[in-house]
Amino acid sequence: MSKELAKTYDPKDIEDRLYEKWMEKKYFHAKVDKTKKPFTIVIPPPNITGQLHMGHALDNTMQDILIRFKRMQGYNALWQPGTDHASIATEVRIIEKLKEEGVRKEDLGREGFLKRAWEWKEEYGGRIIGQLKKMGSSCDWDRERFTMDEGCNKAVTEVFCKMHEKGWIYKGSRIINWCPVCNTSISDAEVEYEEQAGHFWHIKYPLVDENGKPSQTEFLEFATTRPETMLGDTAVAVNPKDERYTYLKGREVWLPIVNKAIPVVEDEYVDMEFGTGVVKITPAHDPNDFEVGKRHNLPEVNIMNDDATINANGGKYEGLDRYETRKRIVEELEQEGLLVKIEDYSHNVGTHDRCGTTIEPMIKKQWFVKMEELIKPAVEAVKNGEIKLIPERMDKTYFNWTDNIRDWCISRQLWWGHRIPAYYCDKCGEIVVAGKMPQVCPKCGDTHFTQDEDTLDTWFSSALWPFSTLGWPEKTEELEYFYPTDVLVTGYDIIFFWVIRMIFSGYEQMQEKPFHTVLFHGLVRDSKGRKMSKSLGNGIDPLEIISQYGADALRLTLITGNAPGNDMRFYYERVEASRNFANKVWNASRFIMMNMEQAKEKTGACGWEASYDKIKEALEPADQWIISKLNTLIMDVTENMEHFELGIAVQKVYDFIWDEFCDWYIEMVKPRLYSKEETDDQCKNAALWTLKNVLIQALKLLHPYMPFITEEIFCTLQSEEESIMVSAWPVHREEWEFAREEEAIELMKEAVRGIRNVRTQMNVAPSRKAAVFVVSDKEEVRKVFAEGKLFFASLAGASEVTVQADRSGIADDAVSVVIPNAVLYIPFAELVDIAQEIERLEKEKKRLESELSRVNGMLHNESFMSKAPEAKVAQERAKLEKYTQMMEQVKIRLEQLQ
RNA sequence: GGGGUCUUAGCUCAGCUGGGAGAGCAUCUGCCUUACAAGCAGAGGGUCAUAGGUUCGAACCCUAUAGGUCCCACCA
Repeated sequence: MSKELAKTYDPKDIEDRLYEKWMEKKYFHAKVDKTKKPFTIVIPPPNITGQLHMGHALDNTMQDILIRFKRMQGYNALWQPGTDHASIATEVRIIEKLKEEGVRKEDLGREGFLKRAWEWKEEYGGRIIGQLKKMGSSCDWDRERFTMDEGCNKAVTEVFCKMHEKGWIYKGSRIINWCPVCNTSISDAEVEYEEQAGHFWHIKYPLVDENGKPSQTEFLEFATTRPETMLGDTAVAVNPKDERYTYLKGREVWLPIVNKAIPVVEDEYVDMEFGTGVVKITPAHDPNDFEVGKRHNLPEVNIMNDDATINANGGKYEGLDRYETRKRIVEELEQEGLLVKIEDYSHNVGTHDRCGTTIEPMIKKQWFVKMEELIKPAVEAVKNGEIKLIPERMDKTYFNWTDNIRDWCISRQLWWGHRIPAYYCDKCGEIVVAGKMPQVCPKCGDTHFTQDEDTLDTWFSSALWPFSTLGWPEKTEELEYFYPTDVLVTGYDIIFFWVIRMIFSGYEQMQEKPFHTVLFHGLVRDSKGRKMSKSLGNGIDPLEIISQYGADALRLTLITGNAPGNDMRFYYERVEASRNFANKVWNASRFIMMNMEQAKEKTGACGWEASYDKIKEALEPADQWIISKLNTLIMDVTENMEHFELGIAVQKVYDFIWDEFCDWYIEMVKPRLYSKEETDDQCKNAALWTLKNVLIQALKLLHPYMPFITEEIFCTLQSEEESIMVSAWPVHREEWEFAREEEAIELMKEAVRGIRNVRTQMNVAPSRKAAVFVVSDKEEVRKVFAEGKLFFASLAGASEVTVQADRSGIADDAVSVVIPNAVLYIPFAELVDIAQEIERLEKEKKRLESELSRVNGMLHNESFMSKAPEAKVAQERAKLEKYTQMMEQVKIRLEQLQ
């Protein structure tokens, strides 16, 4: 061995060094190779404004595990990385920064602003990539993409033009969500409803009398949460079935302040049960009213400017802010005696998810994507299982959205993003949608055009990510080879924003799904279960955790103790536990290498470096036992991982390494390793062979989860190997199934546990060894103990182990432990408290009695016997035999003592 | 209003197709046993929210109830 492991495990010493090595060796790079099967994941592109947070850490750990697993399985594994321009988030941040310099974006102009934005991208876009590398992410960095790079731009333009031609992208005047602070429209998905304490203003409008004047006696009362919108009222509505208001048919009400008559309309939309059953209708500032307005051909009076101040339609309120207007209007109504009462009222207010501003519904001309047809294949794909969502329950969330889908507003009044490829003829206003500025207007022949000022929703480009990153719209070999990708890993919170849109885009543009599986994870919360957020200041920086405990520990923490799609809480204690496991693996490895070194020094040979065929004759039952256990583990873990049960898989590896391998197997072989007898060399070699090879296989199973520590140990253990990450994934081998040896060792473990238990109960100091007699009338059992005498003595703290067929020569007052088919006796020199001993045996008798009654109950139940599967019945029969036999022994022993 | 999800040991959570309740942390007892005190050995601790039902058999499937939580809708 050329190297050895550092005495103490310190992730800082190894992680950066190994990552550099992997980069240098180009292990992450996937080349098109038709002889190999591809396995592809596209990264959910982090925002260029972003800093790595726990959500990224979890998301990327899961992806890296899958990629590393598949790579080791021999797939051509591509993890396609990149970043997102995040139009609105980035633009907001840049504006903030400009503000500090006292500059407004308008001062810079579009070009100047974009220059700044690109500078920002250069400066911060790389930061998150560096942070992902700290996590150990094995992305193919040679293929890094950006949603606004040349290729993605091309893809966006292509899709826009194609869909426009198809009539699926259109420009229309609709009511949209307007953010007065960001000064842009936003999609429905970006609106976040927030419960706010507000008021319910009960107001009455006079009815219009026969003379066309406001009545002094007849009023119509209703309530509103937004009195200022009355400036844009163009009707009041009642339910046609509402008998209270049938007399209103054909009449008008007088709109105060504005002072004009508006009609009373009848519409099913009005809920008779709610309030007075009368609703004021403001088509230009409420989505429902907008619909009502359309049905009744009502005028749409827009009363607001883009910054949410009142415009000229608001008369004397022009120029005032919406909330100031609200206050004054209420005052004015009160003065006129039209305010009935004010109630406290808690209601949901739509806010912009980026800035928290209350959104204002407004009628604007915007670009939309028609969803009706587009969504169909996306619904079908999940319905028929072509795309699988994990966990399955996400299907319902998915369909909930697709069933109620509305057209997607894609234009944004922002500068940072893909500018809409629509051009307006300067002369006649004709719209031409094209890949580049048209030369001649098809309508009037003019040659001057102006491009649409708006940009596209940032998700428009992310929707194309699975194929735009592979070169689409060009027909690249990458696209042909890697598309469709395999798995998408993401949080359930962006299922509407992103997942669905990728799916319908894939079917529409590629006529093929973008991936076959979507693996969802939940949110990482703080230890109190709260969302980590900047405003709460409860965020935990993954990089800090990495520097304190190592990336491997962080990765393990994030992946365990949590079911797919569920949120998890983050505890330092859990990272500590993960780090402790890493330390355990480290030390066990050190132990093994140390013993290899010592054996080599002694004999000058490396007998354990033999092939399995050469060494297998020398293997002892303990060796076969651990090999057999490993063999099962390989099968289970592989299966779990194939089914995306990542947490369950690694838990099994953890238990195997710690409980089986370290706590039992290593302890079992210590006496062999420490033996001074020359003749034992072959036996020692068998132990070393097993230690080394089981460790290597276990490290491989662990590698996707803890890439750094496994690489460091793997390469130290066998310097001739280049890297664990390109080594072959372990496979289950039939010749490694040792059922009989497994059973034998399990019996001995039971014996050891029994003895340890008794010793503790009797307060026997660990340093005090005692003779142990194993009595069994079964030759097979005697053989097992005779062969394993050496390690059995060591584990059970025995000075000497005697195996015999009967209990002759054993003191009557020896302490006894009953195990299946054998009784263990420990004759201590001093007198044992017989009463206490009887009590212990009585307790054991009771336990066995209850076990027996349970088993007998089942076996005597006719329905069970006739309906339960045979294997289950056989299992219970075996138990019956075992417990009956043990019970006999306990009874005999009790008789002897009494 | 519609839907999801959760309720399992003191805490945080696992428990994959129904077949004898698990982990980590915490607690208690004993150990510096030459890989590891970031450790070893042992122990205590659970009517699996409640009430019904299906089943030979339910933490797991069904129904109802209570409480928590999230998403969607947005009744002015």
